[in-house]
Formats: sequence, structure tokens, C-alpha cells
Amino acid sequence: MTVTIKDVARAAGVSPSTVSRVISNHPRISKATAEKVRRIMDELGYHPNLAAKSLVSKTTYTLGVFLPRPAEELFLNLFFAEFIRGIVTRASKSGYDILMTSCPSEQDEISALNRLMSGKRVDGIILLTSRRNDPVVQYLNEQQFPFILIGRSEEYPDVLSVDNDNVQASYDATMHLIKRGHTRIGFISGPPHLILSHDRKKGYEQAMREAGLEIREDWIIEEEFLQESGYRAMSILMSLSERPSALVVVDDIVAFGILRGLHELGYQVPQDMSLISFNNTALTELSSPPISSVDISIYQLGYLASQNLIHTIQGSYAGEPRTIVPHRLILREST
Amino acid sequence: MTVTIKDVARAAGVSPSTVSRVISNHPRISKATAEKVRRIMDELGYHPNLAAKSLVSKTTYTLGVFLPRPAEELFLNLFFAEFIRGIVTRASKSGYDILMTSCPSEQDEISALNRLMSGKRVDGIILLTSRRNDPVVQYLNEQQFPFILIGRSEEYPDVLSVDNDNVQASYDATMHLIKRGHTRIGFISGPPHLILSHDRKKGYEQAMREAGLEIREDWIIEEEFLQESGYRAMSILMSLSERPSALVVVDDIVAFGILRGLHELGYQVPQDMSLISFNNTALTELSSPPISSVDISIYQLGYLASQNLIHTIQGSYAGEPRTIVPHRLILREST
DNA sequence: CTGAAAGCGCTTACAG
DNA sequence: CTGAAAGCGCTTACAG
Repeated sequence: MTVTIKDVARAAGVSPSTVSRVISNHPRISKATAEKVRRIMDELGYHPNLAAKSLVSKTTYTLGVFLPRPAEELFLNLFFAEFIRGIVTRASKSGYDILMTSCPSEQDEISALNRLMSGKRVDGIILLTSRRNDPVVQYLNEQQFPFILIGRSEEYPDVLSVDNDNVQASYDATMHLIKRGHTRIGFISGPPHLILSHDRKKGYEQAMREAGLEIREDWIIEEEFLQESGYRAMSILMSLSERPSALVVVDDIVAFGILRGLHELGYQVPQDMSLISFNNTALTELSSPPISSVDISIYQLGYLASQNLIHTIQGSYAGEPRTIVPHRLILREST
Repeated sequence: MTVTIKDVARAAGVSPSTVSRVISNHPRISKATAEKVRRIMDELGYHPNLAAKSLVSKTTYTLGVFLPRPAEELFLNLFFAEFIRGIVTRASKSGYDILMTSCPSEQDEISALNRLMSGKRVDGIILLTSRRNDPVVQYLNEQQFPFILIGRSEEYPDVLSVDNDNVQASYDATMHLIKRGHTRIGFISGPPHLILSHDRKKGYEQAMREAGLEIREDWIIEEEFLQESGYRAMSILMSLSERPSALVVVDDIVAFGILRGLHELGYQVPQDMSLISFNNTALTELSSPPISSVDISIYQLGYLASQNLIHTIQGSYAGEPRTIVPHRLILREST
């Protein structure tokens, strides 16, 4: 019932080899033969069996997007969809599909990875988050399997990756507050095992030091990328006897929670507290007041990750291992 | 370099057939042999080649998520990530991966579909949106390829699908406003070619008729699922000499735009205008005031779509072709 | 420019 | 309980 290359060959009066060559646009096939074979393929409704093709060509035209263990919170964030959009858009331009796997538990990460790699299910892997001492990065690097990191690796700085200059971005955000006259600035960070949190905190500290301002431990809070985190952080922060007048916040959704927390406690933004956050997702524009945020071009990060990985797989990548996507401050009413 | 079934067989002193049987837990294999083979597989780091397996078994353990043409706007909406989360979570429970394809243009939809189906790339397909007269549904149905619709089909009512009772949901939402004493109620709808828009509008009209209230054409606006749509709709609606006092809105993100529009025009919610919308995404809780919304259990829709499709593929699905996920009204300050 | 043949890494009747 | 053999649908040297 399914029509194979043999059926086409028979109907066209040629050999299977010839049909295969027509499909792959082999140069040494006569125009006449190629046309005839193509017509027959159309008539019979031929479609190449991708598994068979993949078995012999060792290539799948598929990119794996690896969702690290607690993938749950990832999905709650607007940037996830935006990443995927960039990845899928660029991939389909080159005829690649995207395979998504989530692994059941953290200890199964390597075996989930192995299923994809050794099982020849994908040609390369996109890693969505960069954790410190990430075993997944270590493993992929050891195996010499094509992969790209969104973010960076401390242990393997030369690994293929697409990233922002998060230290600089956070420095810029903090400087913006300092220039606005703030001297008491706190930092609401994300999970400390994420390199992202780490880098942004570093940029904040740099700016503070450079301006000769005090970095207070009790004004630095490390939490999840969740709205509740920001909300809870305010209960803590606003009950201090000495409070900051401005906050740099690691992610929009956290800033959103902060806004809610402040609102409930009866504080005004930006009068009582200025806010600047990261990612510039739709949330920042939608909230009231709209939140200043550092645009990190999420779509672009995904798009370039796809592109550079594909080029690497095809052996045509000539760029630097690290691609830095520029950021820019989008100032709104919260500062 | 890659270790195959043959290498394992040689090292274990058995035939490839036996190794294959051990892998698939064939019942008639002696415990001793199975254990030895498993040990060797571990030692050698054997992983089955999925392409080879798929070629002979005609099965891929992959579900395709088909993103219909203008996929762009889909990604902007919070429900997209939530759908995917439900789909991926359930799929990975049964060892299935998710393949995402977007097709370059609308006319290529069928050929993109064919690549997946005839190319034996996926075992089944999940359709994320239901359009009226959807050629994709028609084609999949003709081809008898396993697929599931999130939503419903007018032409093929018995097609496998997971849906809400959108007519009832919208009826309930409208009735809620009516019970609150509103008599002048408008409806902000989505793209008319989506069945979703259609069903929700129908429920609105039913409730209005039943309550003996007037349905005014100029109080029904059909727009995209975008924030700007809601925003723009307010410029139109609020410039009318006779205005509604409440709105049923097809999607949260549109309601969000409406909120912004009303705010800028100097109107208060719910004093000047009550709002109830659909989907109950994070936006509704985050906006100020928080928006009443109909929770449609997006995660559950995705989860069940995955589940029912997998069961259908495996021939064990015994349920009705249509699964209706219950909705419930989440009332907040906007009504 | 084209064909016959071998092989990619599996599975599965068939036989014992 | 296990093995030899054929075959899934392709590609690709090798030969002409």
C-alpha cells in the first residue's frame, strides 16, 4: 500500500538506484529521466521513508530540544514559547524538525540523552538552560555530540553557545537606577544553580561597587522564577527597618509578583520602589505600571541557536563558538 | 564505533535474534541468557538504533504536533506553552516524544502533513486548532491516519477529539453577567474561521436570547487573539452613543488589551464596564483588576489529547471519540 | 548517465 | 529456549 522507491522504479522503467539519485538531485542524471521519474513519483504519491533514509545516511534532520528536569516552571514563563518559536522557525527553514523530550527524573538525564544520541534520533541538541556544573553539558562535550547551549558553561567556555552578556546587561540595568539617583538598590535573583542568576547578580554587584554603593546581603534574595517568589520576597524585604528604594529583578514574572506584593502592602511603584527586570516579555508592558525591562531578544536566541547548530551539523559553521546577542534597556514607568 | 546488536551478540555468545528478544522482553528467553545479554549491553553501552527499529516495526514512538500556518500568534499566547506541557508530560510517560513542525505556507499544509505521515515520521498527529472547513482535518480523515483534534470538526463530528463545551461555557459566562444585573452585554470574539470563536459566540447569543436581551451587531466585534485587538476594540466600542455595560471576551489576552484600552480612555473596571473572558491563563490573575475568566483546563486538554491519541495508536482506546473537559468560572474583581 | 549488489541495524516468522 | 535467514526501504561505491 505504501509506495516505495521500487514501485516508482518499476513504473518508470528504471532502477531503484536511479530513482534514489533523482530524489537527491544527483548531477549525473539525464533531464529526461529525472522528469519522468518525478512525474511517476507524483502520480503514485511517493514519499521517502525517513527511517530508511536515516538508517543509511546516519542523519535525521531533527534537532532535539532537551528540557531539563524540573521543566514545569519553564513552561509557566512566557520566554519558553518565544524560544521555541525562534528555534522552530529557523529549523523549518532548513528542513529540520524539532523533537522535544522531557526526562522523568534528574538522574535519568544522561540516559534520556543517550536514547536520543546513541539511538540516532536527532542530529544535534539544544540545551535550554545553563546550570552550574551541568552534567549534561559535560556528557555532551565528552561524547563530541553536536549541541548548543543557550547560555554558557563555566567548565567548558568554548562550547558552542548563544548567550547574552548577562553581566553587562545587569550592570546596565543597575547603572540605570543609579543614574536615576538611587543609592539603596536591592537584587532579586533566580535559582543560584543557574548561570543566568549568577551572571546577573555579578553585573549588579559590579555596578554597585563602581558607584561606591553598599551591597547589602539582606537586600539580595534568591528565589525561583515564579510570580509567588517575587510576591513573597516583598513580605520579607518590606518588613526590614532599612529598605531599598529600587530593585533589579532577574525575571519579568518575578517582577510581576513583586508588583502585586507591593500593591497589597500599600506601596506605589515607582514612588516607593523602582523596578527594572529582565526578558521584556509581554508581561512588562501589560502590567500597571508597565515595568522597565532588559530586552534580551529571546526569539533571536532561539533562532540563532537553531541556525548555528544546523550549520555545525552540516560542517559549515565558521563563526566563533560563542554568539552574543545584544541586549537593550526598555524603559517604562516603573523607573 | 557505535555498538550494534551484532556486537552484543558476539560478546554474549548468542545470536542477534536472541539479543533482540531480550530487548523486547520476549517471554521465551531464559533468565540466564537475558541477564547475561543485559550485562553485556550495559558494558558495551548499547543503545538501539531507533531508525532501524522503526523501519521494520513501522512505529516511531513519536507524536507530531502540527502547527497550522500562522503559528506566530499562537506562540504569543500563554495557552500554547500550557498545551505543550500537558502533551509532553503525558507522552513521555508512555515513552513517546513530540515532534513539532511548522509549515512554511498554508498551501503546503498537506504536503507538510504528508512528509510526516507517508514518511513514517510520526505515529499520530495532534492538531492544535480547529478551523472551519479545515482541509487538514479532511485530509487526515481520508487517509485514516491516527490524529486527534483539540476542539471539534463540524464536517466530521465523530473524529477523535478533546474539547470543552464552549457553547455551554460561554452561555455560563454570559449568564453570570446577566445574573449580576447586566442587560447591555457585548461580545468580543476571535477570528471567525476558528470553531472556538464560533462556539463561544453561539453560547453568548443563546444566553442573551433566553434572557430576552437584545443582541446588537455593533456590540459584537471579531478580532485576532492579540492584545492590540482588545485595545482597538475599545476605541470603537466606547465611541458609540449606546454602549454595553459588560463584555464577554473570547480570550484572556484580548481582555487584557481591553483593560488597557479602557484604562487609557478613563474608564473603570468593573464600575464602568464588567469583563469576563476565557482560558484563565496567568494573565487574568496578574492584571489589575484581576479578570474573571472561564477556566478550560488547558493542561488537561493537552494531557488527554496525548493520552487518547496514544491509546488509539496502540489500539486500546475504548472511550468515546469526543472527550469533553469540564470548564468552570473563576470569578474575580472584573465582574 | 545508469544498474546490480551490498549493506545500514534491526525484527520476526520458521524451524528445531 | 534459540538460531539462520529474509526483509524493512533506502543509499552508495563499483562497474560499465
